[in-house]
Amino acid sequence: MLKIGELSDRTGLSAHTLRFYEKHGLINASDRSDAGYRYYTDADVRRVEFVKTARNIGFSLGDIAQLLSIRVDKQSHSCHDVTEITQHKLDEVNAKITELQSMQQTLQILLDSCCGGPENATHCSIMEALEEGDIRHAARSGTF
Amino acid sequence: MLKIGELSDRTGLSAHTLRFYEKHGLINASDRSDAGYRYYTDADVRRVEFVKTARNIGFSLGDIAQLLSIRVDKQSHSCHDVTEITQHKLDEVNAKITELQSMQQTLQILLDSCCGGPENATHCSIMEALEEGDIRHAARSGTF
DNA sequence: ATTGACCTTTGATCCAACTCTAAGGTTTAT
DNA sequence: ATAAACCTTAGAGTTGGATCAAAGGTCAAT
Repeated sequence: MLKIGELSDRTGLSAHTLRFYEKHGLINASDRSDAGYRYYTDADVRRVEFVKTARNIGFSLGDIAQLLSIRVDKQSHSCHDVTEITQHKLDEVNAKITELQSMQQTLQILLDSCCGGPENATHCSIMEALEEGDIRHAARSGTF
Repeated sequence: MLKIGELSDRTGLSAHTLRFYEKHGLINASDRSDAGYRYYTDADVRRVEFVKTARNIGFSLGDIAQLLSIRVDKQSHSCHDVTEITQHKLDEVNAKITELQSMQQTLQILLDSCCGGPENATHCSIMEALEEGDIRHAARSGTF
C-alpha cells in the first residue's frame, strides 16, 4: 500500500493533483489509515496511469471520467461507446486546428505585407490593415 | 457623442465588454456626463473597431494593448515593433497547431485501430492502448 | 410624475486544470 | 523527545476573456 507521496513519485503527478483528481471523481484511495491517510494499491497505480495516458493524448477530465466508467465495466460498454468519445475529441481537435490555421494565414499575410524594418510605423501596412479591418477569414471562437 | 449602449450597437460589443476593455486599459471614453455616463467620439469608435479586428485575428488583449500604444504614436515606433508582436503571435499559433496535430494523429490511430462496433469493450483496442500507455508522441502543454 | 430604458459602480462568477496556502495532525528516525 | 518529513482539510488563487448581478442613479417621453 502506497501513501499519496509514494503514488506521486510513482506516477509523476503531484499529491495536489492526485487529490484534485479524487475530488473530481477520477480516482480514489483503496483504503485510509485511522488518521485519514490515503493508501493506494497497484490497481490504483494502473488507474492513475490510465488517466495520465488519456490526459496526455488531450482528453479532458470529463472525457476521462467517461472512459474510466467504461474501463471498470467493459462488459456493459461497446467499442462504439469508446470510439464515440474518441471521435468527438478528434472533431474538436480538427475544429481547433482549422481555426488556428486561419489565424496562421492571416498573420502570415500581415507579416508578408510589412517590411519589418526600422522605418517608423506611420505607414506600416499591418497597422493599416488593422485599421481598415478588412482582414480575410479571421477566425475566432475558443480561447487562445 | 455616443453613450455606451450606442457604442455597443455600433460595434457589436456588449456594454459589459466595453467597460471590461476600459478596465484593462484598451479603450477610454472621451468624456463623461455630470452623472458619470461615458461619452464616445468617432475616434473612440475607430479605436474599438481596431481592437475588434485585432481580437478577431487572435491577438490577446495584452498584444492589443501593445498594438494600441504603437497606434497612438506611430512616429516613435518602427515596423519592426509591429512585426515582432505579429511574429510572436504566429509562433504561438504554430506551436499550438503542431501540438494539436500530434493529438489528431494519436486520436486517428486509435480510431483506426478499433472496430467501433456493438461488440463489448472487453478487448477494445483503444482501451488497451490507454491501458498500455505506449502511445506515440502524445503532445500536451497548453489548455485544450 | 411616472414609466421604462438606459446608465453607474464594485465585485462575483464562469471555464479548465491545476496550484498553492493555512493551519494543523501523524509517522519515522534518531 | 523532538525534528523532519509526511499527511489532512477547506478553500483561495491562477490564466484570459468575458459575463452577470445587485443596487441604485438618470433620462426621455408621455
